[in-house]
Amino acid sequence: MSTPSKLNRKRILVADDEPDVLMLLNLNLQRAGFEVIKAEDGERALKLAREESPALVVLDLMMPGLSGLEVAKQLKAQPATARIPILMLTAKSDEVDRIVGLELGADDYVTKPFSPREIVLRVQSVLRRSEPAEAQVDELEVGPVKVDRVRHEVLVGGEVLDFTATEFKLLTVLMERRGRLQSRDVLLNDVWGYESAIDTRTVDTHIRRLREKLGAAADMIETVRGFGYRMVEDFQ
Amino acid sequence: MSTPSKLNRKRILVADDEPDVLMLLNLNLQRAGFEVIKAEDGERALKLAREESPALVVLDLMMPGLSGLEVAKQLKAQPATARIPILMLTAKSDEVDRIVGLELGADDYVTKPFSPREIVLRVQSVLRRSEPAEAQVDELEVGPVKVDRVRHEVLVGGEVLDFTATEFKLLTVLMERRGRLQSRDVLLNDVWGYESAIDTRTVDTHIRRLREKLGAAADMIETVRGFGYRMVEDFQ
DNA sequence: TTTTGCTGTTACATGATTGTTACAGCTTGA
DNA sequence: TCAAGCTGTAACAATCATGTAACAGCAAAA
Repeated sequence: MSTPSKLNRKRILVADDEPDVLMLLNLNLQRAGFEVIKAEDGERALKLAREESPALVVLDLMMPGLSGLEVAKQLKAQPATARIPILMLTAKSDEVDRIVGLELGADDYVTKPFSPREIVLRVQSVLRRSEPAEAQVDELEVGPVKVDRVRHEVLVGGEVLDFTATEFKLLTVLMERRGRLQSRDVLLNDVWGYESAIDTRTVDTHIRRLREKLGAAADMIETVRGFGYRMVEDFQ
Repeated sequence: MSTPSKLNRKRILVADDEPDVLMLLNLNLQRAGFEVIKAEDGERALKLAREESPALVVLDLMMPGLSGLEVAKQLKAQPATARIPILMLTAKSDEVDRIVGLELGADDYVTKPFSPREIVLRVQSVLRRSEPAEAQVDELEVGPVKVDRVRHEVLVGGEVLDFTATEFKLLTVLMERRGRLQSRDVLLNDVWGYESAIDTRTVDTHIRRLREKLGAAADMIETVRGFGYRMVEDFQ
């Protein structure tokens, strides 16, 4: 995948009893921009999954003690960890045939031997898929501003305007929630992504840039002093 | 981010006699933002398909009573349901030839064991494919570029140009969806195929090669920084 | 076999984007 | 009115995404 961005610094829990594999995955996932937590057995994997709430778990099916199968079952059984995607490592494709796909909620699996690159791509792929489903309404309109999500285009007073990625997301979120106050924290969470260790003042800067581009319609974004920002419900 | 509202979520009908499979598909399709209707046997699947007009049907080939094959035939036989895409689940890959090639128009198939991720990707892919009426059109034209799918030929400014397989497919997908943003992920799925473990940067490379061949018309393909690419609606 | 062309990967350069910081100006409440 | 705390503004450095080119592995063709 493309260069790791700070925004995607997600935590991955890797559980495998073979130190070599653990090291290999650790190295490659880190290089891909992930934060990696390692577990040498099933028990520890379960514990860490609860405590560290990783974005994804890579589980070796064959482990002494608690097998990957068991771990997966228990993860899925508990509400706190049920939604964490699982990528299962299996030795032979036939040994798992239905197990992996069916009996438990592994989201994907990779059979050994695997290339580190493949694992990284799989992890990224599963993560992309489990991100919150988007695309509700295709068109958003407030006053002179119209956002077309399918074309990925913003019209202001009939003219197409260029917005950067962050500006576009911020504008979209505000318009989706027009009339409702959005705190800086909420915006950071929903525009920049959870985990973003970003200064709340940064939101101000981007609001400013938005207003600048909106020109005459800048007042659509109201400042609610001490709390955050709000897109007006109607404009003019 | 907010969950998609029920109104514009797409409805998927899943028919399988194994409760485990039903649960698994339900969970994963819901997580991907679909509304899911479940059927435990063929009869019920037929009934629900007529009543609920789902956007797509996932059918297990092997079911007691009405088999998936039968259900598919009946769906295709009735005008009200004939246009609903069908994704078939099959146990062995050798059953596949029969299904897809000969007996009926299943739009795609997945062999067990499958990973939930694969199913979700397949469903999304089939839905995208069956959306625009244009997908069936033999000739596509944007600006100076004309694609003849039957002859498998591309004319740029009246001249026949050679495109490789990947280039041709990429160009076609972009032209079918002109005006609409296509993320690298979507392009990978729809041009390269669902299970491609390919770097997203590869898309960039092929876009570049396309542009190179398009010459003066290179600007037809717009880069939407941070999101993907888009074929313009009109050119000059 | 050798050759050719296609494909995916990688490294690098570059310009755009982004987050931070400092400071000015404004709002609020005493 | 003033002081304190927010917010707007501008500039800047770091980071990131993309275009570009070169390359190696492969498969098809010769």
